[in-house]
Amino acid sequence: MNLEERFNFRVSPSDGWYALVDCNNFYCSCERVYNPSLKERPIVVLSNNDGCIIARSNEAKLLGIGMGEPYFKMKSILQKHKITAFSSNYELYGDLSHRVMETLRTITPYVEVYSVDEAFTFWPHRLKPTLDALRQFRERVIRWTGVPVSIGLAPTKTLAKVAAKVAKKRADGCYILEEPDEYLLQQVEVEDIWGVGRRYARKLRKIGVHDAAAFAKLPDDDWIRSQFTVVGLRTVYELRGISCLGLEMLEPERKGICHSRAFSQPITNYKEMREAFFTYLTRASTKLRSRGLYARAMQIWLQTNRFAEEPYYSNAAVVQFPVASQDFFEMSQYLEPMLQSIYTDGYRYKKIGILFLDLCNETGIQPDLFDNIPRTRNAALLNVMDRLNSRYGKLTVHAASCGKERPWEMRREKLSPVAPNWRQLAVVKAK
DNA sequence: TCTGGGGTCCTAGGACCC
DNA sequence: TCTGGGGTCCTAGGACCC
Repeated sequence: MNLEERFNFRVSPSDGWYALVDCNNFYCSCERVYNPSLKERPIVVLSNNDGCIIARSNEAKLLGIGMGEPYFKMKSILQKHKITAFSSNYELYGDLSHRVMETLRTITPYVEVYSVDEAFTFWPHRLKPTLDALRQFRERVIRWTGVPVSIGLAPTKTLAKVAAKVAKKRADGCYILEEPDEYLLQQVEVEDIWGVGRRYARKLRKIGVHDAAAFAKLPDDDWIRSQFTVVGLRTVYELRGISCLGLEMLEPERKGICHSRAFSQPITNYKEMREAFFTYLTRASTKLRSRGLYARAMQIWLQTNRFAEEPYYSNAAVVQFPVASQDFFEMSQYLEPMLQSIYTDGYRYKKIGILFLDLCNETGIQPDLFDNIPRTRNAALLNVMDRLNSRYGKLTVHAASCGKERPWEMRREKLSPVAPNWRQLAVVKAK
């Protein structure tokens, strides 16, 4: 019996070679592109609100700086080792990410953008790249973008992930894993396997499986499926060299769009909370419009600080729109009553969010007979606002409901002095 | 004082139908 | 007293990713 019938999954129709191109310490590398004097110096990049450390240069890793450490706990250690910290600048990173991906597309059309700092490329057997070719690809990306990358080539995506990890430790930044190499897979701890998270890793260790080679060798496929679902079984097959995950070049349609963020300081009154929600709605609906999507439902939520030693409170509300919408002004009418239904006085709120669900594009909209929203007029106005904000910076023009002061806004004290995108750079120059 | 944000996929179980 | 069986749809929760 074949795998498809037995376990309900398909083996990749396109047999060949997968190369994972992985940007090294991506956010740190981006900061260096705009400030070359940081080269070979230890640096870290912080999460929103300068909360914790989410990227480290090799030098910082060597100094023992851990991933995800809260910044306030590490401040003195960073100072002691003269490690420079940066607030994250996602517009800048997105821009550089795009340039890396475009460079890869000059090498092959078979590119899957897997994340902001990773891409898979596919090569049929007869076009399998040599190690020398991989080195040239790598050189091109570095020369054209300034971002250093590692490239791992293997017969499956999961093995390409392993190969890229090996590549990262090599001087030439490239590695080819010809086949599932028993000795090499023994060096890969279960936690480091792509698709195995903390929970599954603990479960595997408990039964005496400590490395990728042992995982691949588990004898009973039905048992693996029962314990780790079909996803885990796929991982095992991929480790065995049987490709189950193909290249996905088309960006999948989004199922939800979300905007959520912690405040720099807690909100304790309704007026500020209202302004915060309208600001978040502005950002979330802008995201929706920029992707050409419409939502049929909207969820909002708020919560207090889950780390603080004070009573925890969280609440949420959902609304279905009569007609799928991307219209900030229409949504605004729903927002206030929703907020009133979940807001309770007397708490110190730390984080809120807005989630759009049940998305469709323009052709999927079902009109409503009794619709009385001036959609065309609102759309035209929002279009102008979006263009102004993209040129002159977010929230340059916005509804009055967003408030003026916004003291709760995200902290970004360590932002590098770089215009976040080209158009804004032009504005800065023109001043 | 300060602890990220934004996604996807799979499964089990309940509701409901005939 | 007897307490079907099979199908679909939806949701919550758990797992994972960067």
